Amino acid sequence: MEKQLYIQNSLTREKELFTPISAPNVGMYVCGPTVYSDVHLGNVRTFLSFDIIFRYLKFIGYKVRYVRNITDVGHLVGEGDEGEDKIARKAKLDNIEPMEVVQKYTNGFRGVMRLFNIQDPSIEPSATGHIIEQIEMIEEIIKNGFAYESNGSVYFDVKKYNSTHDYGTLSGRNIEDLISNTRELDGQSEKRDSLDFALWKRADPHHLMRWNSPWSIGFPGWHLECSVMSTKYLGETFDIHGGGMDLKFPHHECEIAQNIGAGGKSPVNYWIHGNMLTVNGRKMAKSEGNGFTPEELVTGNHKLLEKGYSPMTVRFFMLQSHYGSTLDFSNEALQAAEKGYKKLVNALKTVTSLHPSDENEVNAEELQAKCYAAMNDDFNTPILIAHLFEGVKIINSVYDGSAKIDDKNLTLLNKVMNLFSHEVLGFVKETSNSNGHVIEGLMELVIDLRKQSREDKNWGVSDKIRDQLAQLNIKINDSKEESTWNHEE
RNA sequence: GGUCUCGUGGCCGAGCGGUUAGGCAGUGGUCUGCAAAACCAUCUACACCAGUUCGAAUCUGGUCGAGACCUCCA
Repeated sequence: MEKQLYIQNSLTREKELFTPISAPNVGMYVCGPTVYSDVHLGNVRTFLSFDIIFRYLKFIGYKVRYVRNITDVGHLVGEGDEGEDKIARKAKLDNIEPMEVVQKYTNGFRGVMRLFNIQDPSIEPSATGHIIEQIEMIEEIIKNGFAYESNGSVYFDVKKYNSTHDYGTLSGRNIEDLISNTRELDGQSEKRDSLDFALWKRADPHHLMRWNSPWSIGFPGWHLECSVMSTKYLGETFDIHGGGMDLKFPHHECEIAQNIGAGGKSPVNYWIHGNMLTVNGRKMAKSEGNGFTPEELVTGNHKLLEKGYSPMTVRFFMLQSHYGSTLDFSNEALQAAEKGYKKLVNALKTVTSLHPSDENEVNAEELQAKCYAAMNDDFNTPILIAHLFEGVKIINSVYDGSAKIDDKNLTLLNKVMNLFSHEVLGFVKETSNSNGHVIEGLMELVIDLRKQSREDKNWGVSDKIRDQLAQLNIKINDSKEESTWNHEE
């Protein structure tokens, strides 16, 4: 039952039963960042979506090889194939080596991934590390007649390809529409047709990133690296390819064409596209000036932010929507997520202190089944979270005595809540540092003293303790029998 | 202009033919020395107009509105 996983496949536009090529192995490729600037929250959402997919596939027993590339060359700024390389441009601007740019923002990217508890992929290859393989693939494509050389550059011949294959199936375009919608070439272009895209670009002598090739000293086109690296590490046909919605066309479309042009095989069985994070209904993007970095988010130091939010609050916020839908950012929504997440975390703590009784009114098995069902339905995290809140309600009801649970159900409830919260949704467990024991002891003492003063009806003292602790973000929860505390970040 | 997606209650956001989504906020209770938390109950919905159906937020057509892609973007 756990493995009846359905995935919304962008290629067929249908929800399909997931059947890997060679179970229990699964190959998954996700387009990673171009490391020329800081990632913003919109980027984080995409990688978080695939983090969930990666985690859940493993959770239900698959052995996943997850490849996520680092683009460190070939991604051009601005107009089509005529722009400047993003990395090289940044290097010139900052007057440093291109590889310093790459290193800096790769480090930054990994730091952000860690901050949000997004797991590392199995392989994180970079484009510059695969120049030879890229040249080899270009040679294959030329040999098959789908690419041509022009003035030291090599272009993919889209029209030629389309005469024997369909170009545009993934993004639902047909080539006639594309032709009628593109601008005329200015006559200076090396390309035969405006739809053609670069596989190799000849570099000017002043260009900072250059490699030898049979055609010229130059650099590879952006789309090529993904075709090459996915093939190298996952094979000519593999299970899942993911990326942001905005990469569907032209990037993913070109990938498919390149793979088929080189090896003759359609590369991917399941295409998965994550949707955009929006701000006031508009896509978060650097050009809109509405993107903020994770650092700004945590500190709240941005004009769109009323306050700072913890990474796990943001994670919770994002997972409350489905990866395939746009998600609109707002302070109100973040604050709601903050409270909701806190409620979940508290319940996860409470469940460990519950006492079973002989009677039982809880069906933990059913809850478990519902959690699996939610995730099996195209990784529906908002539904999963809704079910976890059913669990929260149960936990709190048992805690305050209005429901009863037996040992068997309590054990399972605890397990389900923890596994789905931490392993599937990836919420970080509260870590106790080395002073944990000391703090536990101290708090026990403080709470005991407060209890004394309350019994003596010495409200001044008990309230003072509570208020002062509150200033340290330590919150006291009084219930009938006992008082508990927790430290909020 | 072309292709596509979406319009759900105060906010975010699931559902996609018949059942309470869920979280946050609001209201009324219970508990409490007070507060918070928690529990119980409860109020706000499916852009608009037609059609299909015993029955539509969910299907079809139209209207209006928003967005994405078509150029780099997660």
